Amino acid sequence: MKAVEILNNHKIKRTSCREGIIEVVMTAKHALSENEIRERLSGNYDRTTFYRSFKTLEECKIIHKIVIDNQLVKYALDNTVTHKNEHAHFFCTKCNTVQCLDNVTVQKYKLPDGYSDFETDVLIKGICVNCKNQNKID
Amino acid sequence: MKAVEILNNHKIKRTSCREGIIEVVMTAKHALSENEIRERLSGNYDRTTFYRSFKTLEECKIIHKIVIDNQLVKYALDNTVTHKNEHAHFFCTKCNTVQCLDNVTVQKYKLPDGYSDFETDVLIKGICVNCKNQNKID
DNA sequence: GTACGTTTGCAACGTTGTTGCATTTGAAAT
DNA sequence: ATTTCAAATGCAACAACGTTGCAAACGTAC
Ligand SMILES: [Mn+2]
Ligand SMILES: [Mn+2]
Ligand SMILES: [Zn+2]
Ligand SMILES: [Zn+2]
Repeated sequence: MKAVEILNNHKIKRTSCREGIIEVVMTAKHALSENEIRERLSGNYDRTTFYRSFKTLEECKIIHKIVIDNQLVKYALDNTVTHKNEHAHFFCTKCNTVQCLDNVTVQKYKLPDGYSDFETDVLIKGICVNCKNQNKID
Repeated sequence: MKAVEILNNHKIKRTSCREGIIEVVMTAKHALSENEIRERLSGNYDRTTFYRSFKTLEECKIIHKIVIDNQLVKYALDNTVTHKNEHAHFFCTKCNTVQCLDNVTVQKYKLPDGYSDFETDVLIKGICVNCKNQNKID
């Protein structure tokens, strides 16, 4: 699936910024921050444009946002094929990467009487397999 | 349990700012933001002092921080009696309140091979019982 | 009451994110 | 290909949140 097709499918304008963001996020192994995406992009865009593009892409559910603590924000593709479930996210506190755990489905929590929910965010903090293996080498 | 006692138990200095924060958070029904705490406080403190106090109280596990999306931060008491489990948090998108769901224990999620974790944050977004009942009246 | 280490207030700064407005761009119609 | 117009962009200005260094004030132990 090409970035342009994705934009067409969602009936939103093809712009180089949107196209670039999708391409970068599509090929990334991890979720990426604004700056990480910018670095990987060919064009140069104003921060405003970036934020507005993220917002649009998020509203179309082309990408989704993952927030870690209060200052770190990362974006990942919201492919309906791989991300069909509500999935948990993993944050490695060693290498600071964020991953979608597509196979870790979020359970439905039983709420107190009268409470209703429409979304459950699960963020697991720990050490990823790469960082674990790196330790062995040291 | 008095605020001063809590500070003594943790062997950190009793200051009016720390004492005030603890008292406010102790008597609150919901988790409170920096500004909500400031409003309920008698003294007036610099933002820097506030942030440093929160940090200290958090490190001592007297309070804990709950982050909603990326800009909303709230604080709640970290009483080992009521908060003994890793518990989920609830964010009402109507009244913007955050509550510790002390009875909603967070399960241990099964991670991919080689991954280890030390913390799981669960934030459930929905409508609280107050807001639900308010709708009925309208 | 003194002494000393800790905490505070202030100023300055950095980052993140938003808004209004003029200009540019994309895509559809001609 | 050219025209057209809504939508997207860049820029400037702004607000909120959070951090750092340093001098002054405070809390506690002697
Ligand atoms: Mn994800
Ligand atoms: Mn809590
Ligand atoms: Zn890692
Ligand atoms: Zn509510």
